[in-house]
Amino acid sequence: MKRETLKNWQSVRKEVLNRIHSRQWKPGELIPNEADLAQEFGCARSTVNRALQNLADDGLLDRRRKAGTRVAMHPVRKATMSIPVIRNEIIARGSAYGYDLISSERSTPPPHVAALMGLAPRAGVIHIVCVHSADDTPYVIEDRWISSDWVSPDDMVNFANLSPNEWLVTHVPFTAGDIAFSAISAGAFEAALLGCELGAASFVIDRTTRNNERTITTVRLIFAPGYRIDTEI
Amino acid sequence: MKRETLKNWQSVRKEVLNRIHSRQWKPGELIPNEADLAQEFGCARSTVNRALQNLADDGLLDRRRKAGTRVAMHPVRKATMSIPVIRNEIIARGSAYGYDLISSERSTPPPHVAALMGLAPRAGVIHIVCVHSADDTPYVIEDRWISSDWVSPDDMVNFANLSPNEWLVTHVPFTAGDIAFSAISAGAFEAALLGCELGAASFVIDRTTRNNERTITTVRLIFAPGYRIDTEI
DNA sequence: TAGTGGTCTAGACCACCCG
DNA sequence: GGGTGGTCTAGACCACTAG
Repeated sequence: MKRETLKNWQSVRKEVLNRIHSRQWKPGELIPNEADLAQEFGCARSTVNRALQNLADDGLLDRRRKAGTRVAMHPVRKATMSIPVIRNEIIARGSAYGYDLISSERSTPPPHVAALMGLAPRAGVIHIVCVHSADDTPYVIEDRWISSDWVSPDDMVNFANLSPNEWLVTHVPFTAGDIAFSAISAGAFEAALLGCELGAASFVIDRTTRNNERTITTVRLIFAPGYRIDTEI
Repeated sequence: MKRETLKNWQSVRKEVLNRIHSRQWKPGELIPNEADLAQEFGCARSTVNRALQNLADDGLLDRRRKAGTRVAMHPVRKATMSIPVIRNEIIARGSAYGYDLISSERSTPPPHVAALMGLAPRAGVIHIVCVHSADDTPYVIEDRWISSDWVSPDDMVNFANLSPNEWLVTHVPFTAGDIAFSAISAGAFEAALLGCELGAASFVIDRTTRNNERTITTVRLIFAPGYRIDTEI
C-alpha cells in the first residue's frame, strides 16, 4: 500500500489521531520525531510540528524536548464550554427573553462577599438581584455584587432595563476569572423567584472576574430546576 | 516613546491583549492587518499570525479573510475543565481513596439506555453500580452501562477491585463523547449510597463516549451534596 | 477582484534536558 | 554532549469573501 503525501497540518493531525485510536501507537509509547514524520508524510517539519502541537494542546500527546513525543497515558480530555450572555443563551434556545430587576442597592459588602472579592469591609459595592426568563418562565436568578469602582451613578438606572450580566460584558473588560459549578437545594428565596418547589435541586454557577488583580464582580447564577449544560469532548 | 521590537509570538500576544484590555482597541473594532502589525513590531508576519490565531482560539478576536481581524464583541470566554480519573481526583485532594462495587450484571438495556447508546433492545450490556469514597466518606456514585462488545467475560471479575471508570480509560480508546452537567434531588437510592438526606441536591455528570460512531459506554456520576467543580477562565 | 487571513516551505538558531 | 521540540524568518501561493 502506497501512502499519498499529506500536505496540510489538519491531514497530518488526522493521520496521527488514527494511529492513536487504532492503537498502532499505544499510550505511553514514543512516536517518531518530527523530522522523520515530515519525511514519511512528504511535508515540511513545521507542518508536522503544527499538527503535533495541536494534539498536545488537546491533551492527547505529551511532548518534551529531547525526550520526544509520547502518546498521553491518560488522555486528559478537556470539556470546554462557552459562557455566553444569558440573553443570547435563551434566544438561541428559541425562547422569548424576559428580564426583571428585583433589587438594586449600594452598600458595603457582607463578610463573605468582601472575602471573595478581596475588598475592604467598608468598600463600596452594588448588590443586584434579577431574574432572566424564557417564554415568561423563570430561567435563572442573577445575584451579583459589583465593586462600585467600576460603575458610575448613572449606570444604576440602566439596570432597570439591561441586566448587569450584559452591561458588564460590553462595558468592563476583564482579564481573568474563577468559575465553580455546584448544586443547591432551593430555599424560600430561590423557590419564590424561580417558581419552583422548596428544596428542588438547582444548578449553580459562581463566577468571579478580575481586571489585573482588581476584582470587578462576583455573581451567583441559580438556574431553575431541570437546567442542564451540555458539551462535547 | 520608543517601542522595542517584539520577537516572539507570546510577547506579541501579550501586547495585543494589553491593547484590548486597555480599550485602545475596543470591542467590534477593526485592528491593523497582519502585515502592518508585523512591521510595527519588527517581526515576521507568521509570528503575528501565530499570536492572533491563538487569541482567536481563545475567543477574544474574530478573524475573517478579507474582512480583517476584529476585537470580539462578546468575548466568548470558554471554561475548560479536565475530566480526570475519579481515583486521581480524590487522591489529588489529599484524601484516601476507597471503592465499593454495589452491583454488576449482564442484561439487555432498558429503553432509555438503549436510546441513549443507540443499541438494539436485545443488545448485550453490562450494568455496574459502584461508589467511590474519600476518607471513607461516599464521594460519588458511578452508575454505568457498557456495551458488552467491549468487555470480555474475564473482565467482569476485575470490577470487584478496579472501577470501570479506571478500567475503561486504560483499556478502551474512545474518539468522542458528550457530557452534560445538571443537578438532581437525591432519591432513596442516592441517599442510601451517599449517606445523605433524602432530597439533598446532588451535582450530576452524564457522559457518553464513542469509538468511531459505536457507543462504548454511558455513565451517570452522582456526587455527594456539597461537591463543586472549579475552573478558571 | 482585490485584500485579507491561512498555510506551506526550507532553512536556521535556540532552549531544554535526557543520558 | 547531542538530540529533540520550539520558534523565527522570508517568501510564496492559496482560499475566502466583502465591496
